[in-house]
Amino acid sequence: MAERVLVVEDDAAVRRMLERSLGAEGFDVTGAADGGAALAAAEAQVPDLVVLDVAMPGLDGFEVCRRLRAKGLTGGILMLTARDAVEDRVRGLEAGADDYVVKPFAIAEVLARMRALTRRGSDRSELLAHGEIVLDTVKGTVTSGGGPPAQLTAREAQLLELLLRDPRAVLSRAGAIEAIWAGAATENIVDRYVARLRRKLDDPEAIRTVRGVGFILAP
Amino acid sequence: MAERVLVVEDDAAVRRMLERSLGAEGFDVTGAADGGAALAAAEAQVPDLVVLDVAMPGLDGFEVCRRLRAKGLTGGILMLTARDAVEDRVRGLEAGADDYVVKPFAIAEVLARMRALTRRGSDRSELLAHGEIVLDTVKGTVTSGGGPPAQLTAREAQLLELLLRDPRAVLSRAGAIEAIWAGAATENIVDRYVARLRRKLDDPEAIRTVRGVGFILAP
DNA sequence: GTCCAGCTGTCAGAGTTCTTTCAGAGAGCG
DNA sequence: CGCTCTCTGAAAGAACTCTGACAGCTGGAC
Repeated sequence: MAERVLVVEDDAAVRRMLERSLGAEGFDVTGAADGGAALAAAEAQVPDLVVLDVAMPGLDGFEVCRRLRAKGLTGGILMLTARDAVEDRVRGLEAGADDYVVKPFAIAEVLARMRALTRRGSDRSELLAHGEIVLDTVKGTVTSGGGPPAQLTAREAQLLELLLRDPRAVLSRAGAIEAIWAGAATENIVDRYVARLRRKLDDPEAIRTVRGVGFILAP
Repeated sequence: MAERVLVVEDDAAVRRMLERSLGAEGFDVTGAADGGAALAAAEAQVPDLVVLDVAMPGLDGFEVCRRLRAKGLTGGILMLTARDAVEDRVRGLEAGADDYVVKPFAIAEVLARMRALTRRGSDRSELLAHGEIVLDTVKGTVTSGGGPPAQLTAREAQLLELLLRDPRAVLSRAGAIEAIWAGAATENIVDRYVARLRRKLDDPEAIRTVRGVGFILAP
C-alpha cells in the first residue's frame, strides 16, 4: 500500500536521516549502503522509487541506475549529485534517472521531488489543508477563510507546507532549517518567514509560537 | 476496535458499493443518504472517519462538513468531488475536510486515502498522565479535567513532569532544585512554580503541600 | 550589457514573556 | 500565643521573539 522506496547512499549518517524522514512521510523505506546491495534489494522487492547517491565506492550511481533500468525497473529514480557537477546531472539523466537533487540537499526538496515522481499519471492537484488554510503546492498559493488566494514565494510555500504536512506537531527552528535550508542558515530566518506567512494568511493567530520550542499551526 | 466510518452519499448504488468495500476492509460502516441523516448518524455514534459526497440534494457536503466540525468531530473527513471542480476541493478543505477523492474514483484510492487519514493524527508527543492531568512534554501543554489545554512555560513543565514521573512520591524542594535548577536556586522558587501550576491546572488541590517535606500530586 | 523588481538571508534593536529573588502576609502546629 | 513553614505580589533582570532596515542575488526587460 505505502510506496516502497529504496535509499542507496554510502554515508550512513545521511542514509539514516533519509530513512527516518521518508519513513515519517509514510514511505516504506529500505536502505542500501552500496551499489551491489542496491541491486540485490531491488531484486528482492521491486521499489516504486529509488533515491540514489551518485558518488559511491564500487558501483557508482550511474552504473546502478543503468542496471536497474536494464532489469526493467520502471519506478522513479531520484539522484543525489554534488553541487557543481553539472555534467553529472546529464550523465545521470542519460543513465535513466528521472530527476536529481543537489547535495547538500534540503529534506523538503527531496520529498517534493519524490512526490512529483510518484504523482506522474495521477491527476491529483496538490492541495494541503488544515483548518481554514488551503495551500496549493503547485501554484504556491494559499487561501484562508474564503478570502482571495495569496501568492507565496518559494520559501514561504515550503515553510507552510512543512507545517501543513504535520499539523499537530511543533516545528522547531532547527527542524525547519534542516528541512528547508539544508541546515545552513541563522535560526532567525524561520521567524522571519513565519512573520511573512502570518501577514499573507491575514491571521497572526494561524501560526502559533511555542516559546522555546518552535511553531505550530492553530488547531 | 474497528474504525467506524460514516458514508454519506445520495446515490444508493454508489453508497452500497462503498459500504460493501469498506466493510470488506474491516471498517465498521454506517450509511447515510443525505445531509440530515448524516448529522443524525454522527450524533448517535461518533465516527472515526467520514466519507462525504459533495453533491447532494438538501444540505450539501460542504455544509455537512462544517456542521460536523462545529459539533466537535475530530475524525478524518474524506470528500468525494466532481472531476473538474478544483474550486470545490478548496472549498471542501476550507470547510474542514482532510482530503478528497475525485469522482469517478477507484475504490483502491478511497481505501488508500482512508488509511492515510487513520494513520495521521499520530503526533508523536510524549504524554504523561496522572488522574485528570495530562502533560504533553513536547508542546509543554496540560489538560486537566477535560478543559482546554493550558500552555506551560519551560520551568512549569519541568516541575510538573518531575511530579508526574513519580506520582506517589513526595517531591522535596531540595530534590526539585537539584533536578531542575542543578542545585542553584533559592528554595522558594519551588513554591513559586507550584503556585503557578495550581493556577494553570485550575485546581489548587491538584498539588498538595506536605508540610515540612515538599509537594505531592493528589491521588 | 544595464537596470529594475522581487526574493533571500542577516543583523541589531525593540518588544514581549519568563525566571528568579525578596519581603511580608498568611496558615499550621504545639 | 509564638514559632515555623508556606504562599503571593512586586520587580529587576534574563531570555526569547518579533520586526524594520539593508545588502546580495537572480531573472527578466530593454
